[in-house]
Amino acid sequence: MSSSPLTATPTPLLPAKSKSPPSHHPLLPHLPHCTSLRALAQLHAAAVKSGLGAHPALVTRLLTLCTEQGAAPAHLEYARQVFDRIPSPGDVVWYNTLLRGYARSADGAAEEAARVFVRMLEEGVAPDTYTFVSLLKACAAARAGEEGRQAHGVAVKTGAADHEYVLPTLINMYAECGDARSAHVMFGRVPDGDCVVSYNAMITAAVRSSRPGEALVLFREMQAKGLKPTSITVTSVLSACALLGALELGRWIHEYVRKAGLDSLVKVNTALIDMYGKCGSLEDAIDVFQGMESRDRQAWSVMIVAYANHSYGREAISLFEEMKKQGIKPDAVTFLGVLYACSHSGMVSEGLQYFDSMREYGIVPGIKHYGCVTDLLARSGQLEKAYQFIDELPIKPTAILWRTLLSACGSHGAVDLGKRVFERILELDDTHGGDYVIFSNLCANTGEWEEMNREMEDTHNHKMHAEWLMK
DNA sequence: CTAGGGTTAG
Repeated sequence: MSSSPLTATPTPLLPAKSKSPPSHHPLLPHLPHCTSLRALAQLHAAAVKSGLGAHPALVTRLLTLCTEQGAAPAHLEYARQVFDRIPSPGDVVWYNTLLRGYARSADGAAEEAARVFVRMLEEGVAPDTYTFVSLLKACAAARAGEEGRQAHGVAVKTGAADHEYVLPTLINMYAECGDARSAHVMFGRVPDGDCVVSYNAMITAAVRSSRPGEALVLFREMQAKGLKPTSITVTSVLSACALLGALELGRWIHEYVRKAGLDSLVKVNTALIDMYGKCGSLEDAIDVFQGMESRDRQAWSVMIVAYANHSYGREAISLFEEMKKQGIKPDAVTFLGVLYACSHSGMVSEGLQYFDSMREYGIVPGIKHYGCVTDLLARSGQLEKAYQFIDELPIKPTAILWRTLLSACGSHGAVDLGKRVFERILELDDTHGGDYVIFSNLCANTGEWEEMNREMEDTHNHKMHAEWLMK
Protein backbone atom coordinates (compact mmCIF):
# COMPACT_ATOMS: atom_id res chain seq x y z
CA MET A 1 0.00 0.00 0.00
CA SER A 2 2.69 2.48 -0.89
CA SER A 3 1.14 4.23 -3.84
CA SER A 4 -1.99 6.29 -3.49
CA PRO A 5 -5.13 4.97 -5.16
CA LEU A 6 -5.37 8.32 -6.84
CA THR A 7 -2.11 7.96 -8.69
CA ALA A 8 -2.11 4.20 -9.17
CA THR A 9 -3.26 3.03 -12.57
CA PRO A 10 -6.20 0.66 -12.29
CA THR A 11 -5.31 -2.81 -13.52
CA PRO A 12 -7.24 -4.08 -16.52
CA LEU A 13 -10.22 -6.10 -15.54
CA LEU A 14 -11.45 -9.23 -17.19
CA PRO A 15 -13.77 -8.78 -20.12
CA ALA A 16 -17.27 -8.20 -18.97
CA LYS A 17 -18.69 -10.86 -21.21
CA SER A 18 -16.41 -13.61 -19.93
CA LYS A 19 -18.25 -16.83 -20.59
CA SER A 20 -18.60 -18.19 -17.09
CA PRO A 21 -18.20 -15.58 -14.41
CA PRO A 22 -17.59 -17.20 -11.05
CA SER A 23 -20.91 -17.40 -9.34
CA HIS A 24 -19.26 -16.72 -6.03
CA HIS A 25 -16.44 -14.27 -5.52
CA PRO A 26 -14.57 -14.48 -2.21
CA LEU A 27 -14.08 -10.73 -2.08
CA LEU A 28 -17.66 -9.80 -2.79
CA PRO A 29 -18.80 -9.77 0.87
CA HIS A 30 -16.17 -7.12 1.66
CA LEU A 31 -17.53 -4.68 -0.84
CA PRO A 32 -20.34 -3.13 1.20
CA HIS A 33 -17.76 -2.13 3.81
CA CYS A 34 -15.57 -0.30 1.32
CA THR A 35 -16.75 3.26 1.65
CA SER A 36 -13.46 4.99 1.06
CA LEU A 37 -11.68 5.18 -2.25
CA ARG A 38 -8.59 3.73 -0.61
CA ALA A 39 -10.41 0.64 0.64
CA LEU A 40 -12.09 0.23 -2.71
CA ALA A 41 -8.80 0.37 -4.56
CA GLN A 42 -7.34 -2.18 -2.16
CA LEU A 43 -10.14 -4.56 -2.83
CA HIS A 44 -9.79 -4.00 -6.53
CA ALA A 45 -6.09 -4.83 -6.33
CA ALA A 46 -6.79 -7.94 -4.26
CA ALA A 47 -9.33 -9.10 -6.82
CA VAL A 48 -6.80 -8.83 -9.61
CA LYS A 49 -4.03 -10.49 -7.55
CA SER A 50 -6.20 -13.43 -6.60
CA GLY A 51 -6.42 -14.25 -10.28
CA LEU A 52 -10.18 -14.15 -10.12
CA GLY A 53 -10.34 -10.75 -11.75
CA ALA A 54 -13.39 -8.70 -11.26
CA HIS A 55 -16.71 -10.34 -10.80
CA PRO A 56 -19.30 -8.32 -12.75
CA ALA A 57 -21.07 -7.63 -9.48
CA LEU A 58 -17.83 -6.22 -8.10
CA VAL A 59 -17.66 -3.78 -11.00
CA THR A 60 -21.28 -2.78 -10.50
CA ARG A 61 -20.74 -2.25 -6.80
CA LEU A 62 -17.60 -0.23 -7.39
CA LEU A 63 -19.30 1.99 -9.94
CA THR A 64 -22.33 2.45 -7.68
CA LEU A 65 -20.22 3.48 -4.72
CA CYS A 66 -18.15 5.91 -6.77
CA THR A 67 -21.18 7.65 -8.24
CA GLU A 68 -23.25 8.10 -5.11
CA GLN A 69 -24.70 11.49 -4.25
CA GLY A 70 -21.98 13.65 -2.78
CA ALA A 71 -19.14 11.36 -3.89
CA ALA A 72 -15.78 13.08 -4.24
CA PRO A 73 -14.68 14.01 -7.78
CA ALA A 74 -11.75 11.62 -7.28
CA HIS A 75 -14.19 8.73 -6.84
CA LEU A 76 -15.89 9.53 -10.11
CA GLU A 77 -12.53 9.79 -11.82
CA TYR A 78 -11.54 6.41 -10.42
CA ALA A 79 -14.79 4.85 -11.62
CA ARG A 80 -14.13 6.18 -15.10
CA GLN A 81 -10.55 4.85 -15.15
CA VAL A 82 -11.73 1.43 -14.09
CA PHE A 83 -14.49 1.53 -16.67
CA ASP A 84 -12.13 2.65 -19.45
CA ARG A 85 -10.00 -0.44 -18.89
CA ILE A 86 -12.82 -2.88 -19.34
CA PRO A 87 -12.20 -4.18 -22.88
CA SER A 88 -15.79 -4.41 -23.96
CA PRO A 89 -18.38 -3.50 -21.34
CA GLY A 90 -21.69 -4.96 -22.31
CA ASP A 91 -23.91 -4.20 -19.34
CA VAL A 92 -26.16 -1.20 -19.88
CA VAL A 93 -26.36 -0.70 -16.10
CA TRP A 94 -22.63 0.05 -15.96
CA TYR A 95 -22.94 2.83 -18.50
CA ASN A 96 -26.02 4.15 -16.74
CA THR A 97 -24.32 4.16 -13.36
CA LEU A 98 -21.33 6.04 -14.67
CA LEU A 99 -23.64 8.53 -16.38
CA ARG A 100 -25.47 8.99 -13.08
CA GLY A 101 -22.15 10.11 -11.63
CA TYR A 102 -21.73 12.78 -14.28
CA ALA A 103 -25.33 13.91 -13.93
CA ARG A 104 -24.74 14.40 -10.19
CA SER A 105 -21.31 15.99 -10.36
CA ALA A 106 -21.15 19.66 -9.48
CA ASP A 107 -20.00 20.90 -12.85
CA GLY A 108 -22.21 18.56 -14.85
CA ALA A 109 -19.27 17.15 -16.82
CA ALA A 110 -21.29 16.97 -20.02
CA GLU A 111 -18.27 16.17 -22.20
CA GLU A 112 -17.41 13.13 -20.11
CA ALA A 113 -21.02 12.00 -20.16
CA ALA A 114 -21.09 12.40 -23.93
CA ARG A 115 -17.90 10.35 -24.21
CA VAL A 116 -19.42 7.49 -22.23
CA PHE A 117 -22.55 7.67 -24.35
CA VAL A 118 -20.57 7.54 -27.60
CA ARG A 119 -18.61 4.54 -26.37
CA MET A 120 -21.86 2.85 -25.51
CA LEU A 121 -23.12 3.29 -29.06
CA GLU A 122 -19.79 2.11 -30.49
CA GLU A 123 -19.92 -1.04 -28.37
CA GLY A 124 -23.37 -1.75 -29.69
CA VAL A 125 -25.04 -1.48 -26.28
CA ALA A 126 -28.56 -0.14 -26.63
CA PRO A 127 -29.28 2.90 -24.42
CA ASP A 128 -32.45 2.71 -22.34
CA THR A 129 -34.60 5.26 -20.50
CA TYR A 130 -32.18 5.37 -17.54
CA THR A 131 -29.39 6.27 -19.96
CA PHE A 132 -31.22 9.26 -21.38
CA VAL A 133 -32.35 10.58 -18.02
CA SER A 134 -28.77 10.81 -16.71
CA LEU A 135 -27.29 11.98 -19.99
CA LEU A 136 -29.86 14.76 -20.39
CA LYS A 137 -29.43 15.77 -16.78
CA ALA A 138 -25.68 16.17 -17.32
CA CYS A 139 -26.41 18.27 -20.43
CA ALA A 140 -28.83 20.45 -18.45
CA ALA A 141 -26.32 21.04 -15.65
CA ALA A 142 -23.67 22.08 -18.19
CA ARG A 143 -26.11 24.15 -20.26
CA ALA A 144 -25.04 22.00 -23.21
CA GLY A 145 -28.11 22.54 -25.38
CA GLU A 146 -26.60 21.26 -28.60
CA GLU A 147 -25.48 17.98 -27.02
CA GLY A 148 -28.85 17.69 -25.31
CA ARG A 149 -30.62 18.10 -28.62
CA GLN A 150 -28.50 15.36 -30.17
CA ALA A 151 -29.21 13.04 -27.25
CA HIS A 152 -32.90 13.81 -27.72
CA GLY A 153 -32.57 12.76 -31.38
CA VAL A 154 -31.16 9.37 -30.40
CA ALA A 155 -33.88 8.99 -27.77
CA VAL A 156 -36.52 9.54 -30.45
CA LYS A 157 -34.93 6.87 -32.65
CA THR A 158 -34.85 4.32 -29.84
CA GLY A 159 -38.37 5.15 -28.74
CA ALA A 160 -37.34 6.41 -25.30
CA ALA A 161 -38.23 10.07 -25.80
CA ASP A 162 -41.86 9.84 -24.72
CA HIS A 163 -41.14 7.87 -21.56
CA GLU A 164 -42.66 9.08 -18.29
CA TYR A 165 -39.21 9.84 -16.79
CA VAL A 166 -37.52 11.06 -19.96
CA LEU A 167 -40.07 13.76 -20.88
CA PRO A 168 -39.69 15.88 -17.74
CA THR A 169 -35.93 15.55 -18.07
CA LEU A 170 -36.19 16.84 -21.64
CA ILE A 171 -38.38 19.74 -20.51
CA ASN A 172 -35.86 20.60 -17.85
CA MET A 173 -32.88 20.26 -20.18
CA TYR A 174 -34.36 22.58 -22.81
CA ALA A 175 -35.48 25.09 -20.19
CA GLU A 176 -32.06 25.13 -18.52
CA CYS A 177 -30.40 25.62 -21.89
CA GLY A 178 -32.59 28.62 -22.62
CA ASP A 179 -34.83 26.96 -25.20
CA ALA A 180 -38.26 27.65 -23.70
CA ARG A 181 -39.98 26.84 -26.99
CA SER A 182 -38.67 23.27 -27.17
CA ALA A 183 -39.41 22.82 -23.47
CA HIS A 184 -43.00 23.77 -24.21
CA VAL A 185 -43.20 21.38 -27.16
CA MET A 186 -42.04 18.55 -24.89
CA PHE A 187 -44.60 19.58 -22.27
CA GLY A 188 -47.30 19.20 -24.92
CA ARG A 189 -46.35 15.56 -25.42
CA VAL A 190 -46.97 14.62 -21.79
CA PRO A 191 -50.11 12.50 -21.30
CA ASP A 192 -52.58 13.69 -18.64
CA GLY A 193 -51.94 10.74 -16.37
CA ASP A 194 -48.38 11.55 -15.46
CA CYS A 195 -47.96 15.26 -15.79
CA VAL A 196 -47.41 16.42 -12.21
CA VAL A 197 -43.64 16.14 -12.52
CA SER A 198 -43.74 17.87 -15.90
CA TYR A 199 -45.80 20.71 -14.43
CA ASN A 200 -43.20 20.96 -11.70
CA ALA A 201 -40.45 21.16 -14.31
CA MET A 202 -42.31 23.93 -16.17
CA ILE A 203 -43.10 25.89 -12.99
CA THR A 204 -39.52 25.62 -11.78
CA ALA A 205 -38.21 26.74 -15.16
CA ALA A 206 -40.50 29.78 -15.14
CA VAL A 207 -39.38 30.78 -11.63
CA ARG A 208 -35.72 30.30 -12.46
CA SER A 209 -35.99 32.50 -15.55
CA SER A 210 -37.68 35.23 -13.51
CA ARG A 211 -41.19 34.71 -14.88
CA PRO A 212 -43.07 34.14 -11.63
CA GLY A 213 -46.39 35.19 -13.16
CA GLU A 214 -46.12 32.42 -15.71
CA ALA A 215 -45.36 29.98 -12.89
CA LEU A 216 -48.60 30.95 -11.16
CA VAL A 217 -50.61 30.53 -14.38
CA LEU A 218 -49.23 27.00 -14.72
CA PHE A 219 -50.01 26.34 -11.07
CA ARG A 220 -53.66 27.35 -11.52
CA GLU A 221 -53.91 25.30 -14.70
CA MET A 222 -52.55 22.33 -12.81
CA GLN A 223 -55.15 22.73 -10.08
CA ALA A 224 -57.95 23.18 -12.61
CA LYS A 225 -57.01 19.75 -13.93
CA GLY A 226 -57.40 18.36 -10.44
CA LEU A 227 -53.72 17.52 -10.07
CA LYS A 228 -52.35 17.38 -6.54
CA PRO A 229 -49.44 19.74 -5.88
CA THR A 230 -46.44 17.98 -4.42
CA SER A 231 -43.82 19.32 -2.03
CA ILE A 232 -41.78 20.33 -5.06
CA THR A 233 -44.71 22.21 -6.57
CA VAL A 234 -45.24 24.22 -3.41
CA THR A 235 -41.56 25.10 -2.94
CA SER A 236 -41.42 26.43 -6.51
CA VAL A 237 -44.71 28.31 -6.20
CA LEU A 238 -43.59 29.82 -2.88
CA SER A 239 -40.47 31.01 -4.66
CA ALA A 240 -42.70 32.66 -7.27
CA CYS A 241 -44.69 34.32 -4.47
CA ALA A 242 -41.44 35.60 -2.96
CA LEU A 243 -40.45 37.17 -6.28
CA LEU A 244 -43.87 38.79 -6.70
CA GLY A 245 -44.37 39.79 -3.08
CA ALA A 246 -47.63 37.83 -3.25
CA LEU A 247 -48.25 37.44 0.47
CA GLU A 248 -51.90 36.36 0.22
CA LEU A 249 -51.20 33.52 -2.20
CA GLY A 250 -48.23 32.60 -0.03
CA ARG A 251 -50.50 32.31 3.02
CA TRP A 252 -52.91 30.21 1.01
CA ILE A 253 -50.09 27.84 0.03
CA HIS A 254 -49.05 27.68 3.69
CA GLU A 255 -52.58 26.58 4.57
CA TYR A 256 -52.45 23.95 1.83
CA VAL A 257 -49.07 22.78 3.13
CA ARG A 258 -50.58 22.20 6.57
CA LYS A 259 -53.60 20.37 5.22
CA ALA A 260 -51.52 18.18 2.93
CA GLY A 261 -49.15 17.31 5.77
CA LEU A 262 -46.17 18.80 3.98
CA ASP A 263 -45.29 21.06 6.93
CA SER A 264 -42.77 18.63 8.37
CA LEU A 265 -40.51 18.91 5.33
CA VAL A 266 -37.44 21.06 5.90
CA LYS A 267 -37.27 22.30 2.33
CA VAL A 268 -40.92 23.35 2.29
CA ASN A 269 -40.47 25.26 5.55
CA THR A 270 -37.34 26.89 4.17
CA ALA A 271 -39.32 28.09 1.16
CA LEU A 272 -42.04 29.39 3.52
CA ILE A 273 -39.51 31.36 5.60
CA ASP A 274 -38.06 32.85 2.44
CA MET A 275 -41.50 33.73 1.10
CA TYR A 276 -42.60 35.44 4.35
CA GLY A 277 -39.28 37.24 4.59
CA LYS A 278 -39.49 38.57 1.04
CA CYS A 279 -43.18 39.44 1.33
CA GLY A 280 -42.54 41.59 4.38
CA SER A 281 -43.89 39.42 7.19
CA LEU A 282 -40.89 38.76 9.38
CA GLU A 283 -43.18 37.58 12.22
CA ASP A 284 -44.53 34.72 10.11
CA ALA A 285 -41.03 33.82 8.97
CA ILE A 286 -39.92 33.57 12.62
CA ASP A 287 -43.01 31.50 13.44
CA VAL A 288 -42.23 28.95 10.77
CA PHE A 289 -38.57 28.83 11.74
CA GLN A 290 -39.34 28.29 15.41
CA GLY A 291 -41.93 25.66 14.63
CA MET A 292 -39.45 23.46 12.79
CA GLU A 293 -38.43 20.28 14.57
CA SER A 294 -35.12 20.15 12.71
CA ARG A 295 -33.27 22.78 10.72
CA ASP A 296 -30.57 22.36 8.15
CA ARG A 297 -27.99 24.84 6.93
CA GLN A 298 -30.34 26.31 4.37
CA ALA A 299 -33.11 26.90 6.88
CA TRP A 300 -30.74 28.83 9.15
CA SER A 301 -29.39 30.75 6.17
CA VAL A 302 -32.75 31.98 4.87
CA MET A 303 -33.76 33.04 8.37
CA ILE A 304 -30.53 35.05 8.71
CA VAL A 305 -31.18 36.64 5.33
CA ALA A 306 -34.75 37.47 6.35
CA TYR A 307 -33.54 39.25 9.50
CA ALA A 308 -30.88 41.08 7.46
CA ASN A 309 -33.45 42.23 4.89
CA HIS A 310 -35.59 43.66 7.67
CA SER A 311 -32.58 45.51 9.10
CA TYR A 312 -32.38 43.35 12.20
CA GLY A 313 -28.62 43.03 11.98
CA ARG A 314 -28.07 42.11 15.63
CA GLU A 315 -30.68 39.35 15.49
CA ALA A 316 -29.19 38.01 12.28
CA ILE A 317 -25.78 37.83 13.89
CA SER A 318 -26.98 36.19 17.09
CA LEU A 319 -28.82 33.62 14.97
CA PHE A 320 -25.57 32.98 13.12
CA GLU A 321 -23.73 32.45 16.41
CA GLU A 322 -26.49 30.12 17.62
CA MET A 323 -26.26 28.16 14.37
CA LYS A 324 -22.53 27.62 14.82
CA LYS A 325 -23.06 26.62 18.45
CA GLN A 326 -25.42 23.90 17.31
CA GLY A 327 -22.73 22.52 15.06
CA ILE A 328 -24.24 23.58 11.74
CA LYS A 329 -21.50 24.60 9.31
CA PRO A 330 -22.20 27.85 7.47
CA ASP A 331 -21.74 27.98 3.71
CA ALA A 332 -21.20 30.74 1.15
CA VAL A 333 -24.86 31.78 1.24
CA THR A 334 -24.91 31.97 5.06
CA PHE A 335 -21.98 34.38 4.94
CA LEU A 336 -23.72 36.43 2.29
CA GLY A 337 -26.61 36.90 4.72
CA VAL A 338 -24.24 37.71 7.59
CA LEU A 339 -22.28 40.29 5.57
CA TYR A 340 -25.51 41.71 4.23
CA ALA A 341 -26.77 42.07 7.81
CA CYS A 342 -23.59 43.84 8.88
CA SER A 343 -23.60 46.31 6.00
CA HIS A 344 -27.27 47.17 6.53
CA SER A 345 -26.80 47.75 10.24
CA GLY A 346 -23.51 49.63 10.10
CA MET A 347 -21.54 46.86 11.83
CA VAL A 348 -18.34 47.52 9.93
CA SER A 349 -15.68 45.89 12.10
CA GLU A 350 -17.87 42.84 12.78
CA GLY A 351 -18.52 42.46 9.07
CA LEU A 352 -14.85 42.58 8.20
CA GLN A 353 -14.12 40.05 10.93
CA TYR A 354 -16.78 37.68 9.61
CA PHE A 355 -15.43 38.16 6.12
CA ASP A 356 -11.99 37.04 7.32
CA SER A 357 -13.50 34.09 9.17
CA MET A 358 -14.79 32.63 5.88
CA ARG A 359 -11.34 31.17 5.35
CA GLU A 360 -11.63 29.08 8.52
CA TYR A 361 -14.56 27.29 6.93
CA GLY A 362 -12.76 26.79 3.66
CA ILE A 363 -15.17 29.08 1.83
CA VAL A 364 -13.69 31.07 -1.03
CA PRO A 365 -15.37 34.47 -1.25
CA GLY A 366 -17.33 35.05 -4.44
CA ILE A 367 -18.11 38.28 -6.24
CA LYS A 368 -21.23 38.79 -4.08
CA HIS A 369 -19.23 38.58 -0.85
CA TYR A 370 -16.87 41.20 -2.22
CA GLY A 371 -19.95 43.23 -3.10
CA CYS A 372 -21.12 43.10 0.52
CA VAL A 373 -17.72 44.19 1.82
CA THR A 374 -17.62 47.03 -0.70
CA ASP A 375 -21.04 48.09 0.49
CA LEU A 376 -19.91 47.79 4.11
CA LEU A 377 -16.92 50.06 3.57
CA ALA A 378 -18.63 52.49 1.23
CA ARG A 379 -21.75 53.03 3.34
CA SER A 380 -19.66 53.82 6.38
CA GLY A 381 -17.80 56.45 4.40
CA GLN A 382 -14.50 54.60 4.00
CA LEU A 383 -14.55 55.37 0.31
CA GLU A 384 -10.83 55.28 -0.46
CA LYS A 385 -10.54 51.99 1.37
CA ALA A 386 -13.42 50.59 -0.66
CA TYR A 387 -11.75 51.77 -3.87
CA GLN A 388 -8.54 49.99 -2.91
CA PHE A 389 -10.46 46.90 -1.89
CA ILE A 390 -12.10 46.58 -5.30
CA ASP A 391 -8.88 47.44 -7.09
CA GLU A 392 -6.95 44.69 -5.33
CA LEU A 393 -9.49 41.87 -5.69
CA PRO A 394 -8.12 38.49 -6.72
CA ILE A 395 -10.91 38.29 -9.32
CA LYS A 396 -12.07 40.76 -11.94
CA PRO A 397 -14.60 43.15 -10.39
CA THR A 398 -17.94 43.62 -12.12
CA ALA A 399 -19.50 46.98 -12.91
CA ILE A 400 -21.96 46.32 -10.06
CA LEU A 401 -19.11 46.59 -7.53
CA TRP A 402 -17.95 49.94 -8.87
CA ARG A 403 -21.55 51.08 -9.10
CA THR A 404 -22.02 50.35 -5.38
CA LEU A 405 -19.08 52.60 -4.64
CA LEU A 406 -20.26 55.24 -7.11
CA SER A 407 -23.60 55.65 -5.39
CA ALA A 408 -21.83 55.88 -2.03
CA CYS A 409 -19.67 58.63 -3.48
CA GLY A 410 -22.93 60.30 -4.43
CA SER A 411 -24.34 60.19 -0.91
CA HIS A 412 -21.03 61.33 0.58
CA GLY A 413 -20.46 64.08 -1.97
CA ALA A 414 -17.06 62.70 -2.98
CA VAL A 415 -16.69 64.15 -6.45
CA ASP A 416 -13.05 63.39 -7.17
CA LEU A 417 -13.26 59.76 -6.16
CA GLY A 418 -16.63 59.50 -7.92
CA LYS A 419 -14.96 60.61 -11.11
CA ARG A 420 -12.26 57.97 -10.79
CA VAL A 421 -14.88 55.31 -10.10
CA PHE A 422 -16.96 56.48 -13.04
CA GLU A 423 -13.94 56.05 -15.28
CA ARG A 424 -13.43 52.51 -14.02
CA ILE A 425 -17.02 51.69 -14.98
CA LEU A 426 -16.44 53.12 -18.44
CA GLU A 427 -13.30 50.98 -18.77
CA LEU A 428 -15.37 47.88 -18.17
CA ASP A 429 -17.60 48.92 -21.06
CA ASP A 430 -20.66 47.87 -19.12
CA THR A 431 -22.30 51.21 -18.45
CA HIS A 432 -25.80 51.61 -17.28
CA GLY A 433 -28.09 54.60 -17.75
CA GLY A 434 -28.16 54.94 -13.98
CA ASP A 435 -24.41 55.49 -13.80
CA TYR A 436 -24.75 58.75 -15.70
CA VAL A 437 -27.60 59.82 -13.46
CA ILE A 438 -25.64 59.13 -10.27
CA PHE A 439 -22.57 60.83 -11.64
CA SER A 440 -24.32 63.87 -12.97
CA ASN A 441 -26.21 64.29 -9.70
CA LEU A 442 -22.95 64.03 -7.84
CA CYS A 443 -21.42 66.82 -9.93
CA ALA A 444 -24.59 68.89 -9.84
CA ASN A 445 -24.92 68.68 -6.05
CA THR A 446 -21.44 70.01 -5.60
CA GLY A 447 -21.85 72.64 -8.26
CA GLU A 448 -19.35 71.22 -10.69
CA TRP A 449 -21.39 71.75 -13.80
CA GLU A 450 -18.53 72.25 -16.22
CA GLU A 451 -16.87 69.15 -14.92
CA MET A 452 -20.01 67.18 -15.54
CA ASN A 453 -20.54 68.53 -19.01
CA ARG A 454 -16.96 67.86 -20.01
CA GLU A 455 -17.08 64.33 -18.69
CA MET A 456 -20.39 63.59 -20.37
CA GLU A 457 -19.19 65.07 -23.64
CA ASP A 458 -15.99 63.02 -23.58
CA THR A 459 -17.93 59.90 -22.85
CA HIS A 460 -20.41 60.63 -25.57
CA ASN A 461 -17.65 61.20 -28.11
CA HIS A 462 -15.87 58.13 -26.97
CA LYS A 463 -18.99 56.06 -27.45
CA MET A 464 -19.74 57.50 -30.87
CA HIS A 465 -16.20 56.77 -31.93
CA ALA A 466 -16.43 53.19 -30.67
CA GLU A 467 -19.70 52.65 -32.49
CA TRP A 468 -18.24 54.09 -35.67
CA LEU A 469 -15.29 51.68 -35.40
CA MET A 470 -17.63 48.74 -35.02
CA LYS A 471 -19.28 49.37 -38.38
C1' DC B 1 -27.76 -2.70 -9.39
C1' DT B 2 -28.94 2.44 -12.69
C1' DA B 3 -33.79 7.10 -13.44
C1' DG B 4 -37.69 12.75 -13.50
C1' DG B 5 -39.32 17.89 -10.85
C1' DG B 6 -37.02 21.69 -5.31
C1' DT B 7 -35.24 26.33 -1.15
C1' DT B 8 -30.97 30.06 -0.11
C1' DA B 9 -28.03 36.09 -2.75
C1' DG B 10 -28.57 39.95 -6.50
